[in-house]
Amino acid sequence: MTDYKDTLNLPRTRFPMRGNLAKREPEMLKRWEQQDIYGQIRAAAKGRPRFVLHDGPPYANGDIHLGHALNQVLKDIIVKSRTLDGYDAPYVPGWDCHGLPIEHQVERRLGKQGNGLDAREFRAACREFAGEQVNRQRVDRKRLGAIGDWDRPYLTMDRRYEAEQLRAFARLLKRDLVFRGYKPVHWCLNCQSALAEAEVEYRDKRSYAVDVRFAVVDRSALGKALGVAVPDCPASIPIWTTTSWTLPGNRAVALNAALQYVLVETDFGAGRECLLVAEDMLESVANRYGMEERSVVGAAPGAAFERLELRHPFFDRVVPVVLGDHVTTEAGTGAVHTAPGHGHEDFAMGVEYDLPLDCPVDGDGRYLPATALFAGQHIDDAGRGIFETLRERGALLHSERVDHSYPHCWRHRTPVIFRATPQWFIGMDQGELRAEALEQITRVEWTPDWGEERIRGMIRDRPDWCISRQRTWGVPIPLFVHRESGEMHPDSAELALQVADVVEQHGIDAWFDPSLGEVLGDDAELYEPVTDVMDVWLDSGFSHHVVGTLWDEVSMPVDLYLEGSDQHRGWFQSSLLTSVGMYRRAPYKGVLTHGFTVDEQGRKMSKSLGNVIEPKQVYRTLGADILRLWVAATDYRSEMSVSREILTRVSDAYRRMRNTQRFLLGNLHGFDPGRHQVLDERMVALDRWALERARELQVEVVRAYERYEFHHIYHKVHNFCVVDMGGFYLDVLKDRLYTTPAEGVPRRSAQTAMYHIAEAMVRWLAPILSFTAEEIWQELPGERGDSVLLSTWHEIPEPDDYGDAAGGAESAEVDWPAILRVRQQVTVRLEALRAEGIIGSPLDANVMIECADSLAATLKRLGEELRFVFITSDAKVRSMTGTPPPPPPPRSLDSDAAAGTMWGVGIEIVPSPHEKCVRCWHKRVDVGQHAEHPELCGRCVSNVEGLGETRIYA
RNA sequence: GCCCCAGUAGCUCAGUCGGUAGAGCGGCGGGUUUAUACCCCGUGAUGCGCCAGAUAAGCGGCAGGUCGCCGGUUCGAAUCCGGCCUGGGGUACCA
Repeated sequence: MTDYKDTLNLPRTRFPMRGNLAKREPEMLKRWEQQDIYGQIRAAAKGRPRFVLHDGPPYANGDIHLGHALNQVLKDIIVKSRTLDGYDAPYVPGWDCHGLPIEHQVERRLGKQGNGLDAREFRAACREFAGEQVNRQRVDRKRLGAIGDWDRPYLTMDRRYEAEQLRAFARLLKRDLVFRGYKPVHWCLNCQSALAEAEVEYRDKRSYAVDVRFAVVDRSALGKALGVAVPDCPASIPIWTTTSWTLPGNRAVALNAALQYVLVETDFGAGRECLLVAEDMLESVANRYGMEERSVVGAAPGAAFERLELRHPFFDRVVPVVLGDHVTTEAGTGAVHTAPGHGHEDFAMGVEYDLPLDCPVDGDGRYLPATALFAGQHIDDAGRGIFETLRERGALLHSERVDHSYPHCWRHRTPVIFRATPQWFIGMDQGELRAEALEQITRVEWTPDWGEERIRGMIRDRPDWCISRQRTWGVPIPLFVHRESGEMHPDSAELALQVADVVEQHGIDAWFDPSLGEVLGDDAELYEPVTDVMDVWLDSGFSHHVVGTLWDEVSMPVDLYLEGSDQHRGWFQSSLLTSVGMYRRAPYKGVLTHGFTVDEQGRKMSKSLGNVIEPKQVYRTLGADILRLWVAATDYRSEMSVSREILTRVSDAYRRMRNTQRFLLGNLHGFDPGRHQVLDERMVALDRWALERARELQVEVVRAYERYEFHHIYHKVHNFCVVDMGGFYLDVLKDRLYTTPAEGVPRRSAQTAMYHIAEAMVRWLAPILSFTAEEIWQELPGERGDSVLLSTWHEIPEPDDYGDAAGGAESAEVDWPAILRVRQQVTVRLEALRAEGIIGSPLDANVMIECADSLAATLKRLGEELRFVFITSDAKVRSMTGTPPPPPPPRSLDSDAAAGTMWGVGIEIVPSPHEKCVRCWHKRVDVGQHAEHPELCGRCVSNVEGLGETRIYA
């Protein structure tokens, strides 16, 4: 018996089955670095249309977490797919480097400034710390496989960045968008600084709510407003507040002009008295105070009480009744304690009624020395004292604990206070900034589309932007104010430009250098520099300008911003406002957002739940490509689930794609696309079909990349690998690849198709499975560049029409879908026989198909080659014109198998009576007819020592 | 509190105009082997009961009829409308 194994063309490849990504990926990174992949791509893409995705800078503190990784991978997929799409798509990564969290880290290391550390040294330490963080994060971001200009990122602490930021700020000054205001802002006692809206988060807090009497000064005035006589007893308006510490700042009581108020006479333990409350609140107020009996004396709308005089509960102060729409009947009494220094609405009331703007609390949270009764006390401790004082003065109606949502510092997680202090603002309305921003929003493409509504609402309703911070580590606000009046210098914009030049040369420390006064010239005596620094949202908010100005390859406005959906209030907004302020247009043409990562049950990741997955943990075990594939597989528009099971499923899919490519590579062994391609009329029909399928899929893949629908790509490509390739095409191809002559047309035709499929697929995968695609790229035959990323989508050729060999043009079209349907039925029937032990492998079987003329014609067209499609030893077709469909096969009455039989198609399968060819395993009548090869079938004889068989269809 | 998003099989996702609920993966059972990480077949969305010491599997049967839940519109709803639940996010003038 001869061993014919050597005469077969079995697959051969160096491309391993296992990815071993944790080990191989770092090697690939090194390779990319050595070949300067990013520089090469830029050179290759030069002159193409540009597509700029502008990086939102992560904050340079701490290691990246899964959310960062997800964001990075999405950006990278987009940059790479646009590159393959024929764009010049640069990517300049950035980092946000100033700000409080870094100051805290430095304080933890070195202690607060003042303790032997001056501001200049402190800033130097912050700079060093941020630099370390950038380096750490850079390693992790690169490890994910993201390509970009990692050696030349933008850092908001770079001198040139800081200088350009100051120039950008000068443009806002020129438009008069910046002003100094004295108004309440969120103030964090731990930060010792004002906070922006975006630095505040709402959390539950337990407070003591008190109801307080504000005595009416003049009963007759009250009676007049009501149009009735007021009984001869004390009258007051009760208010309800959860922040009793703001009572020292009280300057008014607000009613709603349109609400109906009633004066009730009652006695619940403090003697007979009259209380004025909103009619709608009377019931709940009565319950709260324990009023058992009451009588309504009179009623009038809130408007009637405007400017009615009330006595402050513990200060010798008369405060007016004011009217405001913010007063509702959701809680309280319908009368609102108003302290203009401690709230937005209160401040607005103060402006309208010209109330004194008191803020008796300092930056530490202590009452100022001039505050009667409470001077020097901390607001957290004063609650008791205020409570006692109210009780002593008979002003306390009720007190209770309440749990309510309250603003907290998002860094410290501690409650913030509202505190009026002099701050710098970007005005939303004085320069039409709000209106222009709202208009620009409509010109941007928001994905998902609800993003537009979200940001519109936020811009519409937001207060002026408080941009000053009383901190050390940040870009100075480059303003000089008059030493006496506090007014800005009239040439502020021009001066800021000069400051920018100085900072560019000497760094931001120059701002605090006494020599800075030189830029003022003769005014140096009259003006002094502001010591506040800018809100860091302004740093990153200006990045569109800075990066657009300093990087040649980035043009403004950019095509896309891509961040988590929380950035509608953060970076999307700060960028929009600065850009509209400077250029009167949005900085981006499109904004794409993604959701947050959650666990399999949809719960957010938290240490206490133990469901946190770290990017490091994934790429050090499974590999970055698995993480990338997870990103691609998941619909990122809503929350994205990760868990070990999900990653396991993703790994399975990875293996499938990898091994499909491996099979292609293994069978392309010995194939030189420059010499061996068969794309003329000799190309086998099945191979034409495969190319056609790949072409169709490529259209879908490219379109999905365009629309950022990566999860569709994952599913479609995976399905292609499983169903079209593994489940059909490649399975059928094995016989032809392995048994026909290596150099013959049948095998070369298959290799041609496989070659183009591999070329196309490696590019489909490249934006997602970047490491693996590069590995495949190196194994593909033919001339090629250093990297798959230097190419564009593969053009899948259309072969020439069939020649006469196929029997003329009428046979050009093969109805593959119909054949596949029949094939499906054949496999079901084969399985049934196998279950009965009649056959083992499909190659033990001969198939006879009986069906109507048209289908029979389709099948008969394949002639002898039909058996290869079924992978059986023989397949014949009989047409049954005019005869009814045969009854279900008598054998195997298993209902499923019977039901699985196509209507009108009879399938008869019998075991082949012939000998098995030891080489191709088909059982054929001609086995043993050749003296020299007694164990082979006829076509194997011809394949081994003749010219080889001919294949036209399969 | 208000607003937005999501909820379809164990997992990831499709589901067009309102017309019989799908794919791939995974699991389980079986087969095959010239890709043993390949391929082929079967098995899937509610509840209950029988067999059994019990669990799983299996077997046979009953009632059913499915898209987070409830209701509505409709001849007909995963799809349209209303309400609710769960999760995620946003937002706030919560005094």
